[in-house]
Amino acid sequence: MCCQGKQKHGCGCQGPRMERFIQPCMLLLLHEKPAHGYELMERLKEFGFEDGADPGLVYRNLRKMEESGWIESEWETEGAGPAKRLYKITAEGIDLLHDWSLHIERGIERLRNFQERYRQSFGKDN
Amino acid sequence: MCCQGKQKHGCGCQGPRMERFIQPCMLLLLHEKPAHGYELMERLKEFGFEDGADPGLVYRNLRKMEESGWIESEWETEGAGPAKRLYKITAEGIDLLHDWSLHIERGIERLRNFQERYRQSFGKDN
DNA sequence: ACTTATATATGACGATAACATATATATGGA
DNA sequence: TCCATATATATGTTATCGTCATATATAAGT
Repeated sequence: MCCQGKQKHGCGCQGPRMERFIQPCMLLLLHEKPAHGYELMERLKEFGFEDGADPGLVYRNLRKMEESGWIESEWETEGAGPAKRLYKITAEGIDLLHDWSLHIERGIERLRNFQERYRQSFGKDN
Repeated sequence: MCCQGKQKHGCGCQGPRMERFIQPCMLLLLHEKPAHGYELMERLKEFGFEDGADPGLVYRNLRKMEESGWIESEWETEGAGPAKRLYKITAEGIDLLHDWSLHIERGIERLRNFQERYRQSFGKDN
């Protein structure tokens, strides 16, 4: 989880749900280097989207993130295959990525806390 | 995140979304000791649901989990205040809790992987 | 009497993941 | 040439879930 709903926390990543994990992953991939949607679908495997992320999810997120000003794109007609939209992360997108990282850090702490308590509850000292 | 959608993984925790984090938390709390909904709402704060979990979310989850056979309840009319439903975890619920713990462990790994890659992308060796 | 704490429950809304499908272009093989 | 496949983007539909609001009832305190 990123944030846990309700509480307001002025950061850009206004989503209370960890489902949105795909968003920071895409931002990070685009920070590493500009890419188009199809390429991102493949590279997302490296973040645990094992079968490759759903195209609908990827493309809808890309357009939403562009609307929000976190990424920007231009058509690339050169090269082989059909035209592709090349996306780049913006300065605002980088700010958002930093926010996400902080929330993910807290998410890790919450999950670790759960695991520790789980082990205690079952008498595992390991 | 627990699971990352699509891939089937025969475990009981059939939810692909980390939103459901409240579910393993409730199971763990009920494993520690039987409780009723209102009490769980309070104790969930210890898992990061800072303002106390939403009543609607808690009670709906309780009934759903009872339907699924992971917990069971009985009315408790004795004692002060309005009647309360006392919930206990079942053997199946404990199995599910173990499943959840495995998936949460993987979730931690994914998040840590993200953080490491994030730091690399921004040249932070820390 | 009025407020607050305790306790459970439901209705409505919005966001999102999941699944299915449509589209177009280029490449390689039969 | 025809067909399958890879590349690439896009949309529609459904189900789930978190959020917020609200309803109900009991008991204790003021």
